[in-house]
Amino acid sequence: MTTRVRFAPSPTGSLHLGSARTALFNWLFARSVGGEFLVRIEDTDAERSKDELVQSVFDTLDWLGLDWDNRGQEPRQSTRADVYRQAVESLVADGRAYACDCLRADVDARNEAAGRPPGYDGHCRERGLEVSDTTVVRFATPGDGEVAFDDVVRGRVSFECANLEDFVIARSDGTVTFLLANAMDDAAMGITHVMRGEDLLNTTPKGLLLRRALDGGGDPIFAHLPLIVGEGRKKLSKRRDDVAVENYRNAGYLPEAMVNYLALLGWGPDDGVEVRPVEEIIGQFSLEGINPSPAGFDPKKLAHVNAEKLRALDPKAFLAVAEPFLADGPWTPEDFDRDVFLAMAPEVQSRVKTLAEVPAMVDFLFLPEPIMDEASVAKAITNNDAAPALLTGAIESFATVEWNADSLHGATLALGEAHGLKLGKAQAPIRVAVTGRTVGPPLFEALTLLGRETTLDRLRRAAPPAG
RNA sequence: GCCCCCAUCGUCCAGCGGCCUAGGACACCGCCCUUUCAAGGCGGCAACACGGGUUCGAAUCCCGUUGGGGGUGCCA
Repeated sequence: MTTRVRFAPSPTGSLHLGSARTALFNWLFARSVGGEFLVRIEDTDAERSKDELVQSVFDTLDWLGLDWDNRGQEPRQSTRADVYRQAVESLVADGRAYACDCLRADVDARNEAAGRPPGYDGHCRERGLEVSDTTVVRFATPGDGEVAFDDVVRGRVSFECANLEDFVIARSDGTVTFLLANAMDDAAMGITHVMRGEDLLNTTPKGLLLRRALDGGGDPIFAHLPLIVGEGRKKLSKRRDDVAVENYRNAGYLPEAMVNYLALLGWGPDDGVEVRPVEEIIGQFSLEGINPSPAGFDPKKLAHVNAEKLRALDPKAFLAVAEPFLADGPWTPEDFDRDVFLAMAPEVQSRVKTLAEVPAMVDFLFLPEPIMDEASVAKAITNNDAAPALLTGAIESFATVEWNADSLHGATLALGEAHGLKLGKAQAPIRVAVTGRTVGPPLFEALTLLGRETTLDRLRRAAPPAG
């Protein structure tokens, strides 16, 4: 039997970190054992499901590079209403499910009056109501015994049936709930391993009961992944945390960095090498290696992984991934010079953690005039007594020096010595005059690319008026 | 409340009875390198929640306590 796993998102929002991690682990597992990775759309909740979000989820999976084996034929639960309805009918006919017209408030009131804990009380179980548009259908759970399963991540997990309430499988509008559709489809698709978030652990016994009642074949193997938690060790939430994967894409994170970092949440390679190509991660991945405890999302480490991936790119590849961000640069598009950027690329790569930081690192190369940072100007020029002499000295020296990094380096060094300053101090006003900031890529290399005329021009503009 | 899960540095991961004086990574702090800033190199800080067992031996196994989290919808 071929190993077959699935990622089953509900299109109620753009793909978020937790779902992406679930998709990734399913994908890693499938690829590591030569199995199939399928996608299924769980849109049984018509109220909240949005069609365009299906596409957005696909786009994000594509961006992450998680290719699925049923592309273009992803089952949608909204198209299988008839199949589900038949199942519900047969369950009712067999006496394993029944109609219920209780209102939430009534159930609560009864429980309170009887001093019972919350949860459905089985009130309609023996009433023999007809299923109609004013009733839901509930599954009649066994009164005793237990439902247990072996979870690859957690070991044996068991639930007492007595604690399982008669849960809703069909709504009053006739549509079915996740529990039923999910159990039926996993069986129908021949899913061998169900990997999902731990937040679904409690629904597993219900799904299992349903599967068994509908004769859905044997139980699949379960693996409940640890939750990804944010600030305060709570499950990642839209309110508190930045959870949309596309936000990270827009912020300049590489898909391979996201994949690599996410793989490290709840799992780690045996050899301890954390940042590595995804092919190697596939080679190392194993279900048994998954850690059961919740994993905290650490934006700093993600940034570090991203920085490492960025640095590993060759200049051309770096230009390619930076292109969308460069398009938003403050310069006129025609003034952008690919060759200049390529020459500067390695220096930029070791200085940024995200692609969003790239434009500000190179803008002075493509702008007619640098954007002068106030604080930088104040520190290195206005409030620097040595600045006037250094700038005028540089104008003089740079006018005739041979135009390459080594010579510029030497000229600036000599200029500094003449004023009793080390190179670090000597280059500061020059850097600000030319680039607009006190920090940036190596100065002399940048000057080489900028050219003598532009450099002198900027120095003159920053230097005090002659005389 | 009830049900379920979890428990090693601040965080992630390693450890699956002796190799642990508990290892690696991120973050943080020093030092070195250095044209700024990075990158890089070197070093430092820092954890087995607690209490009982089991065992010659426990971070590793069992029980309990405590703590944390998840679920408890006509959401998934």
